[in-house]
Amino acid sequence: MRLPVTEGLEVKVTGEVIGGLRRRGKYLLLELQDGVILLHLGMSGSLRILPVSTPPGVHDHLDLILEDGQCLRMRDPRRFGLFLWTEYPPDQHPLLRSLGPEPLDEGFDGDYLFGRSRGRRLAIKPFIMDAKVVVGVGNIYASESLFLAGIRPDCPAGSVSKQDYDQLASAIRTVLSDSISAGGTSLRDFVGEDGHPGYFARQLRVYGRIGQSCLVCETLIQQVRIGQRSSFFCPKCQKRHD
DNA sequence: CCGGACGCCTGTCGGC
DNA sequence: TGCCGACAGGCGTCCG
Repeated sequence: MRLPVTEGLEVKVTGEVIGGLRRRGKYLLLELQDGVILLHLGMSGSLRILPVSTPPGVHDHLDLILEDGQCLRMRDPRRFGLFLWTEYPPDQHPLLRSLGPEPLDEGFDGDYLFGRSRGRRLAIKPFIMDAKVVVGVGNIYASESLFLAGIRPDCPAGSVSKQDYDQLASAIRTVLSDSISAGGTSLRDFVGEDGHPGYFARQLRVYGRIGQSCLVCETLIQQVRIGQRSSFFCPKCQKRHD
């Protein structure tokens, strides 16, 4: 995992009762009595409840042993995840403190994005992928949202109009809601808590579709690199703002 | 503060 | 068939 698991974690959590489970952005918070376990699944991590006796697989890193003979087991093949103990009040941890709003909550809208983007010359795609601006918009959903909103991924965030930000905020909410309904996006091996893959990959309109025709206008989908990340867009449906 | 680059890590895939 | 480099991704950190 990208940070070492907190030293002495065993001692801290032993005997503690799990009082709550929350999510903030892509972080999960297991609320215990004297502190919080803050964890992140990175891009390939998973959690399962298993009998403690189940032999661990190669990428199983940690078991949180429960009193009923089961355990919460964390697997994280690419070790981009995180598992740490904190006694900060929830939301006050440095990793959480400056996170932007939840996109599906009230208060995330075009006005908000418009306000945050004034004066920014950064391209709009990395802008909406910045967790300080809004959480939850990863590389796939950023491309999809910008397509739905009709905005090119490379235009400067500060040049996009209020009306387009209204469209974009709405598109982000739609894309995330639809993906949640479909069980997420399984490009390779992601499975939900029921063991089934997510089916949103079938609904992707631009991501990964380089050279294929746009579902709206049949123009060929293009791929560009923006901020070291692959970005996909339709050159006809998505407007530039320069 | 801002923006760009980089590193972390491993499985997979395309090219030779 | 085997090897190797490129790539994917979230996000913290570092540097100018």
